Amino acid sequence: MRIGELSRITGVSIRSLRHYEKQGLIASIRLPNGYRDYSPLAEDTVATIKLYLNLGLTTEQISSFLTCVLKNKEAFCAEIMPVYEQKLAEIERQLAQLTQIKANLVDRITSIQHGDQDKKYEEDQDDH
Amino acid sequence: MRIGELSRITGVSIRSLRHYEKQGLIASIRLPNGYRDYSPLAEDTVATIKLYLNLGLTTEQISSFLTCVLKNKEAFCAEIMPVYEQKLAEIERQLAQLTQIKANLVDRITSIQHGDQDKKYEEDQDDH
DNA sequence: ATAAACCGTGACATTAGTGTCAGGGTCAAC
DNA sequence: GTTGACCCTGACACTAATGTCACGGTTTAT
Repeated sequence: MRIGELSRITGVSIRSLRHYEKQGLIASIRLPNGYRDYSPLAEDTVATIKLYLNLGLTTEQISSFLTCVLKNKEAFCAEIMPVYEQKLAEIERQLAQLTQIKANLVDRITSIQHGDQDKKYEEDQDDH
Repeated sequence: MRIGELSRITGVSIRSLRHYEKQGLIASIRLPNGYRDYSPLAEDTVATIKLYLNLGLTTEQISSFLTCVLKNKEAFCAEIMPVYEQKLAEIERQLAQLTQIKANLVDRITSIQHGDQDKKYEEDQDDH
């Protein structure tokens, strides 16, 4: 199939499909006129890419294990665990930071609403 | 004082101080040789800017109320509440998304570690 | 008078996926 | 034989604060 059809089927923009190809995530052959031609398997590939992108992984990370997971279950792809754990650590770091900022924000909003008189606003610390 | 001293005192890079000025957050006069000259009050201004940047506000948002909060308590600056509330809403949206992604990640990691056989990985949804 | 430390502006890079435009081929249908 | 739908590549924009480099002027001390 050509790129337009793959785009319609997967809901991924043509622009993004070309990008995934440039990042080495998806393969296509070229028709004599230069158009990309995709195997039906490309639908699965794109769906899998979407899934991992939704986990917040980068195309570079995905490329490190995509070939494997397209052929096996994730559990058989040793490359994937380090990526998951790194991402999890990153998420937790971000969650902690956002939680801290949220607490500071709520504090300030509450103070304003309650007309607090002597609140000190010296140090909100969160590494930015 | 000149920019180097203000930078040392506040711990903010010279680059950033110039940036804040371009964004209209901090004022300076120019010495005859073209160097910026800062009032001692600039230290407070920069400290205040740092504080709001650490809350995740942009320089544009800060500029909407900085003049006011430098003269009054926050509670007297009507401009600040909409900014706080907008930021809080954004933080909560991000927290929800990160929490969802984290749950998906933990699920997958657990599945791999437990050697689950029939787990389905169809739809992780979180708007990216 | 020369080196060192300071200051100035302007511009590009960083993140990373996606939108969008320019400029141009290909092909089917009417 | 022309319209319209499809495809191609390449490039810039976007977010937004900060780092960094180029290139050049100023001041201070030796």
